[in-house]
Amino acid sequence: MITQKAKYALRALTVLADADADEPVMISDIAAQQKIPKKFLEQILLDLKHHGVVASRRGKQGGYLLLKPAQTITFGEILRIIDGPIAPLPCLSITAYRRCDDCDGEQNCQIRHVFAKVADATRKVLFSTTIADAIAPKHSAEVTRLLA
Amino acid sequence: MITQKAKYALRALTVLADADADEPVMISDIAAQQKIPKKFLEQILLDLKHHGVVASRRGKQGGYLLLKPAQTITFGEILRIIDGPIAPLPCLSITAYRRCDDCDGEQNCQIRHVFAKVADATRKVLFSTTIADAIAPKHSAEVTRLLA
DNA sequence: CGAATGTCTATAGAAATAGTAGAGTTACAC
DNA sequence: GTGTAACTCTACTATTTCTATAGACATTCG
Repeated sequence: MITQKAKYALRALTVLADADADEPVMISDIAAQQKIPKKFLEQILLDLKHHGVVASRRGKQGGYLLLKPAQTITFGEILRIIDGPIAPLPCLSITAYRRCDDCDGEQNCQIRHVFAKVADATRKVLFSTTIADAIAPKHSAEVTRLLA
Repeated sequence: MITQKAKYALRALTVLADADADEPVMISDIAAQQKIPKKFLEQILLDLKHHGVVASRRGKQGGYLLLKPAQTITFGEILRIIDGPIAPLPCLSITAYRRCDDCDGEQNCQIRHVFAKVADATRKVLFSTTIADAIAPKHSAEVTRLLA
């Protein structure tokens, strides 16, 4: 299971992706629109900012905006920032590798081989799907309606 | 990440799969062989027993054995017992479905579609791999050595 | 200036994780 | 039929993670 926090982060990003690229969106607006506790969302957006995903403007007329195009922000990237490693085992993590001290020899680890496949399959989906993809169905549905 | 407990469970099952089908293996032996805290392993095996995966014999000469062939015990099945739902979102779980109260309409949920793909990919691997598969490489390596 | 907005750090309650403890039950060996 | 070696069951605990909440601070616009 991914955390609630990660779900909030992804939802928040879809809001930013939906907004005009140069118009900052206020935390309160995002929170209201996606039913996210405001103070919690503050932390999440700050975290995303520190990781170079979003930018912010302070003061009146302030808010958040995407720092790069929605097509370049993958689900995997966000999950790593918020939830940590994608891999199901520490010894399979790319960003936070840690040897399993209870198995001798990764080549022989029977469990590892199976979860390596899981990790591969998961990464394939998470890093090939972007925030832009997430909001696309909505747009195409809109287009469909307009063309009807 | 899967829990340590699940890793222990899978390791313990490979030990049982490696043993003679009618010779019970003692908890202490499994614990020693796989470096699992004994008292913790007790709980795990008991849990697996209650879910019909393994059987036990009490008293002297007692121990645990598989209740069904290793080829029929999938990783997915064990993970569900020990760690709970495989799905990354409650609203995608087969065994523990729960509606997300913060998204209106699952058809529209942008996040859900992506994680549905993740869940599918994960399940495909986890339910097509069995304990027998996990110990297979070891056996074939053994065979290779014997034939050399 | 002052109000609106993001920034940062601390705190806290609840749940999950990873064990540990110990009393109880069963079954084999003798 | 007793002793002991094994599994059984329940409860407890320490640590960490999750999900927030609180409040003082900093910045910007009008």
